[in-house]
Amino acid sequence: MESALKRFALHGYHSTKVSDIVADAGVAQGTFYWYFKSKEAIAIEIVQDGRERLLTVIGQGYRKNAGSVQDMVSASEHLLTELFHFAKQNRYLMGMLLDGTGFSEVVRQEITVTQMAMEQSFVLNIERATELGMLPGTIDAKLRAAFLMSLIEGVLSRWLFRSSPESDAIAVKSAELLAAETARFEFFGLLGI
Amino acid sequence: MESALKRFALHGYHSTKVSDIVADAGVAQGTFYWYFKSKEAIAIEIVQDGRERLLTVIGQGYRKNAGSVQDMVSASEHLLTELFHFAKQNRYLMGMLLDGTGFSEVVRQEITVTQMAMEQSFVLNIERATELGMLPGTIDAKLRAAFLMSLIEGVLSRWLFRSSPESDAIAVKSAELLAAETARFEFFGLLGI
DNA sequence: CAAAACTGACTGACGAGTCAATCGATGGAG
DNA sequence: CTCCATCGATTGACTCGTCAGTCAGTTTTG
Repeated sequence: MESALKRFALHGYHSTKVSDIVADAGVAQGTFYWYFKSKEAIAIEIVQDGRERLLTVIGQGYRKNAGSVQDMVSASEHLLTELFHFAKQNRYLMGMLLDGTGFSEVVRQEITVTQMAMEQSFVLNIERATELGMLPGTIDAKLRAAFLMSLIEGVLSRWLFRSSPESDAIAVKSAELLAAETARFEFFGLLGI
Repeated sequence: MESALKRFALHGYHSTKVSDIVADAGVAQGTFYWYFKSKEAIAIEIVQDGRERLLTVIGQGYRKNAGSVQDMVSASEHLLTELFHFAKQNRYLMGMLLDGTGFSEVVRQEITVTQMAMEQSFVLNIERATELGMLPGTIDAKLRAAFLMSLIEGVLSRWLFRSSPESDAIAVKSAELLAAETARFEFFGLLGI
């Protein structure tokens, strides 16, 4: 039933009619309202369920002990790989979480909560790495986390949805490769290794 | 009249009724249709006009001669400062360009064209810098431009719209400061200077 | 006075949500 | 084994509010 969430991600919330969803799911309109209070309710349910699963994936990456720069890069690369795999498997969910516009206020708020939770988990990781002396303490962790989050959001939305190979260098890459290159940029910037 | 584009950016395309726009502009509904063919038409006009002005601002930054790393960072910082000033002055336009969802297919296409044009101008700049030996040639320019573009899109949408000071480290900064810190991340990553 | 600019009540389509009617599984009685 | 009562699940035609777009008429401008 909820597999008709793909319409939200592909065509946006407003353009998705309840009649589309039920046609897609092969049931009648009344059945929809037997299972869900409203169109808004199904969207909220999708986001809340997705948030839980996403945070489980990201929550794995919390740093415990100090290590070399190389350790840090590989750890990040590993986390990103997991994240990208999750994103590929939950393509439509990510589509909703990445843009979020077009939804009603309540749904958008759920999406924002999810994004902030994700960013917060980066903040913690960066703060921890800074405490351990693995990252310089000159810029505050929140700002760095915002940079990192921006980077990942952009990479994901390109990778998952902007699929025109001639014009986009991201669409064709594997999760592992993309994670490696994102991690490299994350730590070393344009100047590279 | 077009000052009612702010409703598109603040409440989204679908939630913005033509009756809202005309109320905001202090004219009657009929007047709207004297000046614009349809609701979609005004959105397209807004985006096309905005694209032109935005590209003018970004087009300034094209690199001609080689220079030191420090030159490169300041040049980028300068370009970003210009861009951020433009964004602040055209807050609602940027809101439309940054998210783009909720609009009809045609409008979204115009927005995508704009984003791709912007990204393309980064590609050119990076390729030029690589030719001049100022950046390593190990990663392809398109991928780097995509990273950069993601970064800037994220920073802008946080700076312009996610204004909750306790939870966001970006909202409070000036264009200059933000440009400096973004440029630093752009070139040096999390590991900093 | 003629054309351009403007008005706002109206319409027609569309789509979220409702509801009375039906289906079909379960089980208890005859 | 058959019949029927019960009830959760399902149907789709319908309602009812909303809103983009229209138009016959009015005002402004040159």
